[in-house]
Amino acid sequence: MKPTTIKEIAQLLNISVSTVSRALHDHPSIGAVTRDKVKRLASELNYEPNQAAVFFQKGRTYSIGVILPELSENFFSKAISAIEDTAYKKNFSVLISQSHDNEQLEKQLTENMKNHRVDGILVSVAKNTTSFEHFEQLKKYNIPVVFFDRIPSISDIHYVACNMETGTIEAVNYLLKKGHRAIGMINGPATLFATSERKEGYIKAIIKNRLKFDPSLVVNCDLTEEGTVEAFDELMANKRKPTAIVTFNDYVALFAIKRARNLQMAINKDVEFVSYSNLPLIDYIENIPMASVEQFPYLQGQKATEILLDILSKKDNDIFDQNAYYKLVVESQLVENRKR
Amino acid sequence: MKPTTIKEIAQLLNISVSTVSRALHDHPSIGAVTRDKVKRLASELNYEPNQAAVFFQKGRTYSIGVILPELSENFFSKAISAIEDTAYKKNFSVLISQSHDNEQLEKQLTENMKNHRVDGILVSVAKNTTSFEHFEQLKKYNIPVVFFDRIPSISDIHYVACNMETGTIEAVNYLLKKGHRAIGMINGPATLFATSERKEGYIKAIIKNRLKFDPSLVVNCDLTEEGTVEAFDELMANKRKPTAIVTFNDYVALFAIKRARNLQMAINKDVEFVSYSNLPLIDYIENIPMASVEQFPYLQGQKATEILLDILSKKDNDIFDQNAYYKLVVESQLVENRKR
DNA sequence: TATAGTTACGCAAACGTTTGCGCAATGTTT
DNA sequence: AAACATTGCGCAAACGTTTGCGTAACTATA
Repeated sequence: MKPTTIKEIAQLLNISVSTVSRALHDHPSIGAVTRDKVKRLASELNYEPNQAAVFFQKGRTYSIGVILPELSENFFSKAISAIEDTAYKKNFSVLISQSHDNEQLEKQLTENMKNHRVDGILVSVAKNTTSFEHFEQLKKYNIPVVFFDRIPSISDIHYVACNMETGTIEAVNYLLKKGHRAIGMINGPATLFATSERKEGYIKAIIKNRLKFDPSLVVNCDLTEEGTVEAFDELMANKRKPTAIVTFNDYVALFAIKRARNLQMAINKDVEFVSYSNLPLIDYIENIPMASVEQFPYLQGQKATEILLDILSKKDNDIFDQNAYYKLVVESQLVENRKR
Repeated sequence: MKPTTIKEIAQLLNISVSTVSRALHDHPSIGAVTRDKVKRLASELNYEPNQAAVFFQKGRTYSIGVILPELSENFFSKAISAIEDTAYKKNFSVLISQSHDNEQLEKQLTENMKNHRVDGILVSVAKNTTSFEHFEQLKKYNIPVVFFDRIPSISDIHYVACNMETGTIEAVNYLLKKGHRAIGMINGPATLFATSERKEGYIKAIIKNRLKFDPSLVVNCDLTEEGTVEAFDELMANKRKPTAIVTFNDYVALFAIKRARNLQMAINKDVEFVSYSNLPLIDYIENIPMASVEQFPYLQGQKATEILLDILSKKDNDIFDQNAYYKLVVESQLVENRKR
């Protein structure tokens, strides 16, 4: 069964295609009677516009591209979930592709998005991407890019990011309030921006509470189980043995907890944990960090999409300032796990 | 910067657009010299075909739709990952949408996919979808559908599914081999097909080993933590107290394990667990099921996509048999968790 | 009543690409 | 040398929709 076209409607009503088109779009120059006649017949015939034709005609695809590292990571699949939902409401479709944290592939995907003529792109950059020309090049083609979560360190970009400091300060304060004085931190690799951000938040919180910052209480790790065990042991061997630890993410926390239990330490008694990510798995496990810093992936995805769609609609109406940049920061927030 | 068109190339070379088009497609009726001239200039100008125009012209979108319950569930995000990768290789794009396990929404999404003129659809049906007309209706529009993982109970469909029986039999055998004789099962809700499939596998394994099936050792649960605790307690109160338990999925397993530990039982000593899903979280936890039945979401996604693309290409060449249906069954497989 | 303004519609071009058909130029067979 | 086959390319239509412009019929103004 072939889908109905505007042309067929026009023939059946003995009017022109342009009239039908305008009638369906409530164009003022079409009389009420014809408009209703058209609309009635259209719905009778289950008319649905041929999107391909519309896109082609308008020179736009009403689709946005998404490039992110790994779809099956919980953070990103939640973000995608938001992106899909938000775009869907505005009748945009979404093209997703994964860079698998590979800079080369990321470049290819960007090229591919351009060739698919997406109207705009949402990006969370690969872990080890160092050059960003492939994104800047999109400006020439007038394709706006909004970055989220993983932001490149260049200026003049739109982005939605999560401020880790807030959550970190809350986390440290939370532990201080519980009476801990020696608070350790198992941080991520020094290369990541997120690592330094967390450290700064940690220091700020310590200093604000008129305590003095002890650098030996902050150790890096490579996020593997072995690395975490090493880091944990190092902290425990410190002259000021920490009674609480802030870990880079929930995975690291779970590794550390496992290690602590193996060393016969009582979780949340001998040593207390607070971490980041707020993974759903927390629900299913017994020994979990007491609290976790939530980064709101759904919200970030939603906001980034809204911003992109906003840019696109303004571009349509020529009211878009080329040199204005959206910079939205979502505050991270400490969530107590036991409450759930 | 406007993208180059075929027309511009034609003008620059003083030849017709049709020649350019044919040259780029290696059409035999174009001479080698012109062909090369065209191709050289095209790559110099970074020519990329306007997909929207091509799609429109060909009356196809080279895109496939995916409708599944929840993107952020690990199983599905892995499947999507495969779908994206597979489709990408054949230059198809993918439209994803989530039914959130809502039948009504699922119908809308199906309608939407049809309107977007996707070439074909991949579906994993919502948990409580009972009527399947919205899918069957697609036949009229000549849009092929391939189901995966969650298959509707109707005939004449293409599908890729995972055979739970194999894995279940393996799981029970695994426990029998370890010496267990009273093996319990915490199954899912009776309404799910997966539930009865698991039960059948369980019974088969028991009977094949010349033991007799004890119905009181198989209890259903609603997959919540409370439901799991109830089910677990019921099993433990049985006259034949099981020394091993097969659980509906990893979540249920973890709930049960938590309960067992609260009852001061030693995991994998007093009671041993085997489950389904093989969630990645298994890596991070201490007390985990000894083994898990893997359902290969990536493989299922990949195969389903390959089948759909195959149908589409055959349809193109008119060699597609309307009444032939692809039915691919992926065998589930027991994976020992400690080995990882 | 003549003029201007408004209302309601049609004509046709345009978007970029593919493809059936036509046709000239060349090569091949009698 | 005539008839035919092959090679290489151009013309133009088609896909479905939107939209600038033109215009006929009608309405209101002077």
